Amino acid sequence: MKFASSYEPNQYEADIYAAWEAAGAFNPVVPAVPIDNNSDGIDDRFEKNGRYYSIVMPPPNANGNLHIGHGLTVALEDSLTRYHRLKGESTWYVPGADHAGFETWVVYEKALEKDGHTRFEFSRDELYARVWDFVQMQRGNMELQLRALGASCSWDDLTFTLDENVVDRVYTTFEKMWNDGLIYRGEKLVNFCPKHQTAFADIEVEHKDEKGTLWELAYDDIIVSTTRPETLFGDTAVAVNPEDERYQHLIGKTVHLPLTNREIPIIADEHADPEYGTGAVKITPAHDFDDFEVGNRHNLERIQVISEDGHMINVPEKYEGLTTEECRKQVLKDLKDQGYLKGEKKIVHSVAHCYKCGTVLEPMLKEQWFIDVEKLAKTAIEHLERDEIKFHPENKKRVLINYLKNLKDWNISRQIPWGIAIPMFRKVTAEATDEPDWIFDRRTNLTEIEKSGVTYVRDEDTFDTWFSSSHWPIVCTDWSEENPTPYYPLNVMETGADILFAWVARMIMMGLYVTGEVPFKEVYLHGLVLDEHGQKMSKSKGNVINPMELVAKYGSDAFRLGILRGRSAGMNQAFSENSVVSGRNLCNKLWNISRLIQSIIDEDENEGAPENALSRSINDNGSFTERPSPATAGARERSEKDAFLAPTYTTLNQGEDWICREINDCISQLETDMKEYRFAEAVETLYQTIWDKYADWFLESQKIYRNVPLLKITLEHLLIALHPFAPFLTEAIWQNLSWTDGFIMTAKWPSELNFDPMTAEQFENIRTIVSEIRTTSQALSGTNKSKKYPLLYDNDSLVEDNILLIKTLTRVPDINPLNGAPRGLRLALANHEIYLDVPEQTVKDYKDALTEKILAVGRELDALNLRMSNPNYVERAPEHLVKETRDQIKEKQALIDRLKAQQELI
RNA sequence: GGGGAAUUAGCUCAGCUGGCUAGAGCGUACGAUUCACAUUCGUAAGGUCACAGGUUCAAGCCCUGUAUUCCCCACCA
Repeated sequence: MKFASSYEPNQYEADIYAAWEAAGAFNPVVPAVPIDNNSDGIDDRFEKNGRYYSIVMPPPNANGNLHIGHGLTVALEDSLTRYHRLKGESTWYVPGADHAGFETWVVYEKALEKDGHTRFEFSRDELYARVWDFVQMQRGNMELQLRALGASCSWDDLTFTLDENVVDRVYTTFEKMWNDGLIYRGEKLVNFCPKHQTAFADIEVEHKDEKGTLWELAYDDIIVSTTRPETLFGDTAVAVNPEDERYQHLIGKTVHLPLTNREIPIIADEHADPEYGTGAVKITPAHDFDDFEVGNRHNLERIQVISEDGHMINVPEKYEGLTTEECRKQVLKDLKDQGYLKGEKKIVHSVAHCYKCGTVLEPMLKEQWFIDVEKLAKTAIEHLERDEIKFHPENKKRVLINYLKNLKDWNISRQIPWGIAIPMFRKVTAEATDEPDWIFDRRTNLTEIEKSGVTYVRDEDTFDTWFSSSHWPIVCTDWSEENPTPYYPLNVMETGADILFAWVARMIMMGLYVTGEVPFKEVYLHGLVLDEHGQKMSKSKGNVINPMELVAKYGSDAFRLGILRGRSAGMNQAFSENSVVSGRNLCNKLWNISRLIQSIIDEDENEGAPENALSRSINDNGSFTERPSPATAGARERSEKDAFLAPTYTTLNQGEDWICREINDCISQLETDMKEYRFAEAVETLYQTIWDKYADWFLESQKIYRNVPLLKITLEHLLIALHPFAPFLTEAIWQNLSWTDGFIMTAKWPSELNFDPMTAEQFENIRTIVSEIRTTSQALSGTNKSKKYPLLYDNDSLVEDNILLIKTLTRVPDINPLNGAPRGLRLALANHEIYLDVPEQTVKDYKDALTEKILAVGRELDALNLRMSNPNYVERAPEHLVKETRDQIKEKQALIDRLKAQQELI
């Protein structure tokens, strides 16, 4: 006996993972070969759908730790991967690691500061090299954690977002876009973090509502409203709404800009909202997004008055060099002293913050690289509307289309050294007037290049991380123009719903642009994992759950089962340790189920019985007698193609046929659930089949009837079916069982078990009988401390054949034929002549309960009769439903009759 | 302002194409039991499916409206 009395995951998980990895079990069976160009291609494509299954991991931060969201991601993706691998597909789960441009940079810069350095002491290339070393030193935790979670990914193919092939592909795309005129350099306002000294894409900005003040300033005859008085030095106009009666006469005039000696025009623009503040707004094109647009419409000058590090520039000497905050105070004081400040009121407005450090972002005028997204978005929308990608949840497709329709040009420049260098070089030889100002070149390892005698220097900026990650499905599958791989498009892209726009949208645009095909056939988006009260997890709230702690405490499988339960696509849902505990309990249950079966098999072998010995019955005294194979029981041969390792089985009693049926149903249910990405339901189904059916009924019955071959094959089926969700447990059991061979991980998905449906259905009768005996015994016992009563039966072969089983399951002290007149309490639910031999007084005490029961059934019967009395129902409802209702009426009526008979007996 | 979602047992959630006498886990109550498993077994209580209309033979599910909650996008001088 190799099985300990409880499952201890820590004893098995690491070894099992190492054994899988050493055996190369994670690698795709059929390597990605180029599609044969000589053939018409159609057959290859057709074939590929059946044989290849590819999925790529959203790359976790290379030098970070996994959080609960990663835990969910792995649970989902690995379950899919393992399921499809068991189904016999050539499955490729590609792991990844992200250089996490901004995140890592923030961490590194902090470390630099701690050592008393700043980024400005180093060149861009020096910084890049230093962060590279920093990352290499820190790297590895995340990969170990993925292993601990059981991710069956192909480690040989791990893709790091700064790998050479990634950079190559990114440059190729960039070059193509540059040549196609999709890339342009523009001076635009960008959200700029003065602390981190970098710009962000719109999508990275976090807007928060904050209390602020709306000041009213007198610009001569007109009073403007502003929340940022310090930017007045950059004002180049005052705008009023063209419809606004109050200001009609002022349009076209100029006003004096306080604290300066400048005059600025009053212009008419829709942007000014007559309802808001005074209806007149100062226009600062260099420091406000709306004003920038207004400035463009009216050809206004852009005066930059705030530097990138947040200090005042191009302002009167008095204010020069102040921080924006200091300047605001000073300006307000001066305005007040000089009588320009006419009022102030408190307001709430939303302010852009750096999502990393919380610093208020400064709109900053910068020259940046942009992608003209119009065509890309349009193409993506076309393919989406053609339903080339199936979304889970479905509604996200419309959300995505809506986003793409309103997408603005994409700023891809970042002023962070840690990233892929933008392969663009700026002309510095002034006299070379015919040459373009910017040229594309891949040699980003050089800071300066020369072409036809002209010198160019490399742009210092790096790519927005989403620009490179939008290539993820392409680079992970090694797709190329020359060798399109059958693993592209991916079968599914699984990721967080929160990065639908940032990532999924861009992968689709980029995939189509580069390959002409959508990058994946389906998208599964998971929601946020919330704490047990439905609150977002955050460090400040202290409610963060570390997945690795749960894995250490309860095992990887328990965590995976726990996090999948009660979770559906796209929803933010609560999670608590409880669900992991219940996962752990299932693991332990299955462990003990296997332990019991192994012990039966060990006994069987010790007795030297032939391997495919037929079942035996246990006698009252505990000894076994051989049961003859009843010809009428419809013995079923196990067909060749079903054969795993256990020999052919034969079903010999109701419970055995029944469990075959239940396992078949479970597995086909699983197949549907996996196809529809209903993970929680899949787990639920397995839970019920293993626990409520296999253990509670079938195994209990096998304590009497021992069918060794059937025990083997049914256990194999359940283990394989659970493997995608609980890989370690099922492998540990598989390795401990005496008759199994190889890895369960690479076993074959079970095919159908043969059984006799009629016999299987009879077992439902037995279950009903047993349940009613249990219920009634408990109800009768009441104050009587669960006293058990003997069971009597009259001329009933089902009961007679299963005396021992019923006795075991109900713990009634005795089951005997009823000799003579009926006595005791007749059990009515099951249509069998059975009685609990209860003293008369106890039966009388039960009478009220019985009356209640009759009334309840009567109400059900009334409802059914009402339905049938409606001619429209009989006419219009499907025939099988009407028939069903008729049958139910018959049944209920019979039940009432039986209950009444029971009552009369008392 | 635009878009999306949720509302079902004390809690967390299922309920798919309308057929429901609405389910599960956890929790609660009562009971059992010591060689597969106390990480166990049995039984039970617990619901006006947010509200109001409508469609239908039939509505938790479809339609209209209302309320509450959450998320995303845009705006907020």
